[in-house]
Amino acid sequence: MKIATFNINGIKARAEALPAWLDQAQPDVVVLQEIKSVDDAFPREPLEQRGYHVESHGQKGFNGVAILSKLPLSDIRRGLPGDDADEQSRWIEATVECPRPIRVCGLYLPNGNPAPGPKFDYKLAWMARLERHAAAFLNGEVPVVMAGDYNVIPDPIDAARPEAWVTDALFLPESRAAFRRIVNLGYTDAIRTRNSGAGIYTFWDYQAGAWERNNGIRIDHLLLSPQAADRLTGTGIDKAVRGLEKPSDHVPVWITLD
DNA sequence: ATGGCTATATGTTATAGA
Repeated sequence: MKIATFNINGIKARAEALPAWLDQAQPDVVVLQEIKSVDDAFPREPLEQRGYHVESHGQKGFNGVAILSKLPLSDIRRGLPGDDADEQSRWIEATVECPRPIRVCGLYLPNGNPAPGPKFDYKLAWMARLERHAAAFLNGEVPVVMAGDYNVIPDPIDAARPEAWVTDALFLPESRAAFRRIVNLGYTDAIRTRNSGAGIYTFWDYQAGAWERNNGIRIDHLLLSPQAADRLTGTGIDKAVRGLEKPSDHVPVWITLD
């Protein structure tokens, strides 16, 4: 089973690029971030025509997440638990129905800039909620994949120019420590299991020729519970998508499980 | 670069992203 995460930076803006990638990559399950659409306006037809069940959790203008799955989805949860007052659409999870079911979570973690400030406080509070939810998952026996745009550069090797990020919310010690705490509960950073060195990126800014200069960062991650990690057979980053017509600033990142 | 570009709604400018 191939499970991918892709921050598409606008579902309507990616009306051509997303189906083109789906046709080429043939993922079974995809979590999308930054759909920037309300659910009623989400263009489901091109995806359903390709055999995907579509579940979205959107809001007006920005944020928004979705799950596409060729297998049926059940037990769909919208919103990260822990704060009923949080109105930002950044979390969706569902069980992929198959002989060995998998719980798939799609997340769009807050950016947190400028830091310090209320946006950074919100990021850290959201990460604390994520840690609690991730810990609760480990009590069960079901494999869990938490995939998405974490907006965290875990280590200096995950940025082409780490010195440029030292005051940024994506790379501040508090953000990196919060990410590490979640991993250290017992999760596996899937991409790192197959790529130990520097230069592995998932995002290149639209500005300043970042793509042409390969000035990238690795911020899109798939964290696997032990039961999911035991089934990992492969990983990939579809980097070429960044060089195609009208791209997102992120590229798809994927795993395969047996 | 004290944000060079992109997307969306609040729409011919502001907000957000990373």
